[in-house]
Amino acid sequence: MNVNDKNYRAKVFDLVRQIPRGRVMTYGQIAIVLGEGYTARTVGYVMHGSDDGVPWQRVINSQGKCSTSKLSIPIDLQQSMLEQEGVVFSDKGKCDLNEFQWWPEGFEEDEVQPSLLT
DNA sequence: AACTTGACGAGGG
DNA sequence: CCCCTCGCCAAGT
Repeated sequence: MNVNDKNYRAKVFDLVRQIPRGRVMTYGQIAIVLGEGYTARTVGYVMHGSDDGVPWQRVINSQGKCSTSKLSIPIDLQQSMLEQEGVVFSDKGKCDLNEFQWWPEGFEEDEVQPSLLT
């Protein structure tokens, strides 16, 4: 699967655009929702190259933390953008996923196979 | 073809 | 909570 494929990337962006203000999704979660062919790593790779007006800041890792530290993006930018939308972070830079994680229609009740998170 | 590098994730210490 | 290991998969060298 080529992450540079237009359609492949578009599916990720379309989903990210649906995340409401003040809510977040994780890389692995997006991989689960999109299903076949998607993994947390590839989703992260796709996000790296995006900018088409997608709310990229609403995608964080499964620990509830931002993963921009080792990146060209100014440290803490992502977190401050989210805080501006109402997401609350602890002093350790972690947010409560139970409260802020968002699922698309119908997915929150579905059983998730942990093995699909890879 | 071999090896390294990630906007990752889960489990163990 | 921090740190490490391993599994993962595509890209870059």
